[in-house]
Amino acid sequence: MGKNLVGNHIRKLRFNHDEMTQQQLADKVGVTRQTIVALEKGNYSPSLELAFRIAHVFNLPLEEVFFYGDSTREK
Amino acid sequence: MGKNLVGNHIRKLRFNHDEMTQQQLADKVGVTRQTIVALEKGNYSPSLELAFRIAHVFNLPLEEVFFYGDSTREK
DNA sequence: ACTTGATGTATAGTTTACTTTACATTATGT
DNA sequence: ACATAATGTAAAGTAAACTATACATCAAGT
Repeated sequence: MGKNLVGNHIRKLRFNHDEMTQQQLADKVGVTRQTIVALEKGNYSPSLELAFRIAHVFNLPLEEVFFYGDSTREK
Repeated sequence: MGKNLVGNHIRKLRFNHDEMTQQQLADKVGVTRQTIVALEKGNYSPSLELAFRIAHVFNLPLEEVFFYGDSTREK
């Protein structure tokens, strides 16, 4: 299984920014909705490239969207 | 081929920090030397998880080690 | 009651990150 | 001259990220 060590605030941010839907975010960053679902569930961490694109959509630095350390940690 | 859009300063940082070798960096972040080689050459971008670990070794925020945009861009 | 959009979940398949092995080159030291 | 460490390159294999498809549930609107 390999344990995912990177957490994120995607879901929260989607709601704060325009109530954006999973599909809309997926379209904006060029992936499928399934990928967004997987990320929100913490199934795996995105590629660095995708992480940059997601952060850009929310107008935030990458490290305010994604954080390293236990998935249960928050900032 | 799919073009890698993420660049990095790994090589430069290795020399600035302790003249660290590829193997030493690889060991510190838990990958093989081949992975470091590939990253320095820009063959592909690392996983977000690996990106975090590398930045941590250099005591830098992730975005000072990796940057989004054309590989030819610098900060 | 029906449709429509948003989300949840699952699974097989493709692509890309990463490993493993291997060998060649160059520089440094003895 | 020989050994050793660091780097370059290459290629086949594994693992993880991401796609595609499909179907089910729930809420909101008409």
